[in-house]
Amino acid sequence: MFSLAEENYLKTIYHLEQDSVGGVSTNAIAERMETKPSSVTDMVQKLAEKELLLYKKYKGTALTPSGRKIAASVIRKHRLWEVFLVDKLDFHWDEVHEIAEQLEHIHSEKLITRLDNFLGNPDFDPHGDPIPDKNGNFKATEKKLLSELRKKQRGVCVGVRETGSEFLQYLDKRNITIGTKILVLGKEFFDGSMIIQVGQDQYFISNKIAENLYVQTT
Amino acid sequence: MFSLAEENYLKTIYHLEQDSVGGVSTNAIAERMETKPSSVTDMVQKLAEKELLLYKKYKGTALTPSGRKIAASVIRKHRLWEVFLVDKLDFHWDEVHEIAEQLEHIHSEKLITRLDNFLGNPDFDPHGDPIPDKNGNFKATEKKLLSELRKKQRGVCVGVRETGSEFLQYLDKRNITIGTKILVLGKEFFDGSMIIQVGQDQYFISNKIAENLYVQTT
DNA sequence: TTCAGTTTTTAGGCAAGGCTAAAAATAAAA
DNA sequence: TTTTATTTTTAGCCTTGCCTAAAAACTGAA
Repeated sequence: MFSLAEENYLKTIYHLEQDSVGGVSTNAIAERMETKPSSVTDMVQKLAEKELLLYKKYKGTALTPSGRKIAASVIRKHRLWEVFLVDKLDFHWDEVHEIAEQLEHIHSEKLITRLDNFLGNPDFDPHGDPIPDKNGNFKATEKKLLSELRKKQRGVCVGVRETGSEFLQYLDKRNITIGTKILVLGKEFFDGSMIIQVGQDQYFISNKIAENLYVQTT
Repeated sequence: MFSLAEENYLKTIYHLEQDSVGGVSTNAIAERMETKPSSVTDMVQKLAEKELLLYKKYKGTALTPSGRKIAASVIRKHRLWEVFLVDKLDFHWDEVHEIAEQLEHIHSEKLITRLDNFLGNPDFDPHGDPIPDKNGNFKATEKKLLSELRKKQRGVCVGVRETGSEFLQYLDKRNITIGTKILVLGKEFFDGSMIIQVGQDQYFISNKIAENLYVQTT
């Protein structure tokens, strides 16, 4: 059984590995976890002892298969609980993160199996992120950033990269949510900003927005 | 916000106050929490500093109103989650305690309010224990121990005092659960053992069993 | 290749929450 | 009322997970 702190480190390192190639730096972990690099070094050394990650002084770390498995199980729990909060308790998708941060550390295999069934074995959480299965495997999906689309291309919103509530509320105001169809009416090459059509409405969006919205093209 | 350890102490002291009159002794807390008396003294002094309980050296402790309120809110969460596990996830009443021990420490007012509504604002948990409201008030109920009944008296099972899984499984084997009607066919004065009728079946039960089952007489 | 800047690690400390061993207070028995 | 047994507290130590300050290692520009 692993402590709350250990689980959080593994989860964070997992996410950082996704975001970029190569090992994960001490500073990157510290920044993401809002802690100090020296604390990270401490913990990373302990986790390396337990063979949950590989660590070479000054060279960063990478999860081992067993470390990755634990990280995936924490992420699985986090996302299943988010589905529960939104689907069953009618929470809004911008309010669930902090609560799921707590719920993800509840230890009970059976609980999660039953929760998964109760929710209808969902494949994605309310932000469109994939929910790994018991073994930590993610269903492969082909999604791209809205910013990658060209003029006149269409896409369906399948997820968000940024999950802060300001961003989610920005999307809400424009009626953009998972499943929303988006048509690129125009794109400015200089700054990457776009004009998009959502339902009957047209919006101007900056490149920063377009870079945080995942779409699937058909 | 209070730590997991603090919440557990307050909860335990609350329960011990119910079980007997007068202050709660250091040893009693230690035994219930499976910790050492010296650790209890430490924590009790800290909680007294925070005015969550009254403490006089060598004289035991008693919760203050604010300590009692926190304890009740932890108990409320514990019992609501137990209802969730049994009603929604089909857990058996003897499996839910350990999981609820973890879930009771999730901090979110809104979560509990919504969970309560989702469950239909239950008044009792799966073991028949009353669920306090937001303000920590319990609905008054009149229940007595089965052992207090005399020959030929009838009662409806409304709760259990002991919630260990051996005991609950003992009851299951005899089809006794919350709501079951019980008739006392005979009672031995020497040892308090009884013969009871449950549906079409008759059982011999020892005083120890009768002292752990709450019934309501009509 | 050298040196300045950055990143990372080490060393030493702190708070929480637990423990053991020993001392002090209380309660019970003679 | 002593003496003995029990309960409770104190003192000192340990682990976890964090911190600051200082040292060490890396990196890139001159």
